Amino acid sequence: MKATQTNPQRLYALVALIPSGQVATYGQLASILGWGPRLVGRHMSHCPEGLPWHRVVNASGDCSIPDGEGRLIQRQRLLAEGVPLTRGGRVNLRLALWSGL
DNA sequence: CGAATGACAATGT
DNA sequence: TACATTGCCATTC
Repeated sequence: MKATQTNPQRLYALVALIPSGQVATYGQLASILGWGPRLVGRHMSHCPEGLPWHRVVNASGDCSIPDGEGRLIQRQRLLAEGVPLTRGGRVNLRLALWSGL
């Protein structure tokens, strides 16, 4: 049964491959999976635990997650991994964007 | 089945 | 840089 191609498992595996100190954008992951950018965000909003979701940011290099604890956690974790953040908690995609490899 | 929604992106102003 | 508009695909009402 083919059900749907929106196999979140593939997205989760990809996110788990993001090396420490680097980040990926939703569009980047979406492009690799061939999905619409909204699909990535949809699955990421319900991602399982143990997944480095904090390494995933939007094309602006900002955290797309809603205001709250997660927002602070993401910023703290990225800094702890050596990801350069600019003022406002924005990520320097120029220096930390995952090449995907 | 149609309209609305969502952790987005690209483009124009 | 910030805001507005349009396109994207699946889920929900």
